[in-house]
Amino acid sequence: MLKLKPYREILNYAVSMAALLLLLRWLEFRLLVLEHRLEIYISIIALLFLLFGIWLANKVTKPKVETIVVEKEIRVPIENFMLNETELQLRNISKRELEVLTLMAQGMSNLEIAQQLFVSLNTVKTHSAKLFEKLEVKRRTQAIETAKKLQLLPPTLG
Amino acid sequence: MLKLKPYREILNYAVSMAALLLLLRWLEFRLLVLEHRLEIYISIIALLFLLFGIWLANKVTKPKVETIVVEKEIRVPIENFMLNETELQLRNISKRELEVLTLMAQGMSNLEIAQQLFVSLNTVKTHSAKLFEKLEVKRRTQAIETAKKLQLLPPTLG
DNA sequence: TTAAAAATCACCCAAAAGGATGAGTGATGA
DNA sequence: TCATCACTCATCCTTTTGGGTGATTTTTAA
Repeated sequence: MLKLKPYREILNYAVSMAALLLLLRWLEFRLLVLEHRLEIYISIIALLFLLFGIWLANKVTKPKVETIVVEKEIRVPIENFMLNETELQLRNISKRELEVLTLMAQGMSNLEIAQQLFVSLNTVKTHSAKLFEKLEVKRRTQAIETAKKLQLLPPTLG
Repeated sequence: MLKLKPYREILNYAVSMAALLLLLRWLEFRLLVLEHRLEIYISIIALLFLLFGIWLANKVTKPKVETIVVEKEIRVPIENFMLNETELQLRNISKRELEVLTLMAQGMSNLEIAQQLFVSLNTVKTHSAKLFEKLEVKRRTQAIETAKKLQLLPPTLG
């Protein structure tokens, strides 16, 4: 079976065109026989093709899209955030753990973090568990708080 | 002085139309005099009006409007935190909910919050659930993040 | 080369968080 | 007085988090 879909539109146009031409023939016959003025005949043709053109253009042209960009202002405190490397080393926090911490601070779930880092959920759990030890906290919300105080994370991650 | 702008487009169309008709007249004259076949004349008319229709349609169709909201960060000097009351009212966040949010941001568990506020765990859960709706988030960590961005909480709670 | 640290993943279990829904009470305002 | 809203609490159920333990593979540094 041939795939007809791509050709359907084209077929549509062809058929429409053919119908129009037939109509014109008929009009020609009728009008000329009845000895109407040529101008009327031509005007009708013009009008029909004008309409056909409009219709065709509407069918074929991609819809114009006008994009309006609305800027929404969000206030962020000025800070040149300097990561506190000393504290990092002191607490023996690894790069990977810091990554996990950062994503955590952005409100991501462990599963989301796992997907983002292309590792398993279990791995993320392990990292977070170690983080909690090293930061001496019990929950991720505390971890984020503490990390910000220790300048391991920027105050408000934008 | 009359304001012409609104009429310019219409004028344009009118002039184009007139030009087309003149062209047709001329063609009529030329072709008939030179005894060409009527069909050619008509075809040309049809084609011209077809094109005109297409052009017209393209000119006239209103573009579809698409709105994109872009978050624009505005860096402000480190602030003496001012609670954003407007946002509070906009989102319909109650005093109690804000209290819960604040304690959440300090890393407290729902149970701890409940004890602090002398209410039941279930109550805290209800508050937090409503908060998540109003802040359009899924998790408490996101709630805290968002609240800080919206200035419902101080950047880093000391 | 070898030992230590980092990163990966698994399994089990328990606690916490979250979703959905219903419902009672008191304060407020039309 | 009646409706509305904030606050309170409950139940049931699911998902997420967190704790503990162990194990394999890479990387790093001695």
